[in-house]
Amino acid sequence: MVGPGKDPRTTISPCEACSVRELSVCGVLSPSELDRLEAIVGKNNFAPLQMIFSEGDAAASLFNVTGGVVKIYKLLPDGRRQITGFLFPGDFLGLALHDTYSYSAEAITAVSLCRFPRTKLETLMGEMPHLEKQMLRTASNELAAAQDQMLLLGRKSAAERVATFLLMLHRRALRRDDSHGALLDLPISRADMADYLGLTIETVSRTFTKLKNEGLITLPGTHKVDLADMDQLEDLAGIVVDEDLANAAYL
Amino acid sequence: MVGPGKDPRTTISPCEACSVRELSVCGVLSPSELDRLEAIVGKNNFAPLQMIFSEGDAAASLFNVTGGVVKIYKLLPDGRRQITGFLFPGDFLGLALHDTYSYSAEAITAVSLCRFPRTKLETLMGEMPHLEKQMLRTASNELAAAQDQMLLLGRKSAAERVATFLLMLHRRALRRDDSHGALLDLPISRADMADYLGLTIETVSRTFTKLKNEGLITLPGTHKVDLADMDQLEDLAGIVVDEDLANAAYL
DNA sequence: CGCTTTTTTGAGAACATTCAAGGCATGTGG
DNA sequence: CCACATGCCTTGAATGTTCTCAAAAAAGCG
Repeated sequence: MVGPGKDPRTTISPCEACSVRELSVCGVLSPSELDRLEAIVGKNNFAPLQMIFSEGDAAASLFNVTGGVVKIYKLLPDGRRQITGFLFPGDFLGLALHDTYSYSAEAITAVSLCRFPRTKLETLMGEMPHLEKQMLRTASNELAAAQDQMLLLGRKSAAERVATFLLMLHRRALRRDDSHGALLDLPISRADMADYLGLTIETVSRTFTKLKNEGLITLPGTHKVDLADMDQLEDLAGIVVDEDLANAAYL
Repeated sequence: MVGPGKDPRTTISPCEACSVRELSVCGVLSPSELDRLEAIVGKNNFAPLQMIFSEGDAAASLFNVTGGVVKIYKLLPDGRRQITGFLFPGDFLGLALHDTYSYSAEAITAVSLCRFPRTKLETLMGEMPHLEKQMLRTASNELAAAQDQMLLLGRKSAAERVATFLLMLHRRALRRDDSHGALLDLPISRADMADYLGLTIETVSRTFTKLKNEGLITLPGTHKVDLADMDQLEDLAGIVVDEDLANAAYL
């Protein structure tokens, strides 16, 4: 937003102007704390298909996604792949902090990240209780999401998996305020959906067709879905829409 | 270990004498910190099949398992069940702290737990950086384990799932020093294994028979397994036994 | 010991996969 | 601007792994 020729140094720091701050770990910090975090942060950009890090790499950095979509995944020795998560703007990347990353991260779209050197971030966490508490909260949320995904992978049918997935994407788009009613952007290939849902490309494709034929969704384009019958999708997904819990869960 | 008639009050606190302390979050605390933790802890016992808490209950407490085996699971509306973890002595229970539990916990064997009221524990975490850091580390480990389980549920065959499961149990028995070479206790029913591995009881049973016939295991009893061919089991499980990583991972 | 529960085994069915081909976009070069 | 190549998605047919239904065997328990 800063025009050419304008002095980028203002009293508003980049972090204070960050559009995803309220969604991320940074959201709980005071202005002075934010300054200290900003002092150790670096910006990185990645092109589609570019690796951000690989399983086994020394875990030197943690990241905050500020733009684009990232996938994280694990591989079996013979190449079978399980995507364990998609990360959108505001999501934290690299939480499972051992000395090496236990999974790989790759850019799906053009991606921009805030990069935090791990040692420096750990020092800051020791000094800023807010930050550490927020990291624990984030880890806790991810754990709950991981358990939901285990339920999906272990016990749901193909149609139930796809319905669950679409509703999750929709909920996250709403949270980012990146939503056009029930019309959903799918910046994810059929192959990546398959590897996330524990299915094959063909089964994912057939399931989309099936849901379309049954009137639960329409497909305005390969990467666009309209959630035409939200109630039936929720029934299919096995989501318990407890009035009160609906707003709180995972938001 | 305290004989009958002996005065149980000594200078050694119960926590200091706790056999699982080194395995659990308590292990990192100083004696004075341990005293403060002990001040808020209550002991609870549960019989087999007894519920510890249910999905949706107000999350009033967190727990440390000091004895026995606990299962945690999620249900679909029609009753399908996915067990997301088994907890052994030293394991922490209740980490995903929202206002309500996002899963149910049930005793498999007779279970003893240390119970921490959530509000009091959160106060203590604020005052004891060691404790909070350890909680984050624990959450981080659980997240890594959850991702491994997603890989299992999404991409592994029945035989690969069972092999992975047996090796995980073995590794955890070793860690608790509760191991007799390659002979493994299975305090878990076929039904619970099935619900953990995303299979049916029948498939689990057939897979045990198959692994036995192929010489990878022997079955001295229904709830005892001898891991006869560890190398082949590891190959089957798709576990990368990097010399250096082998000892560090998840321990 | 006789009962119940759990585990094993069998046969057939189902859902998802594999293998294969065709369609439909997108992009490049003629 | 069109022809063509490329990659992704869809659809079809056959196969296979796991599931379902059913019953027998084994184990646990009073």
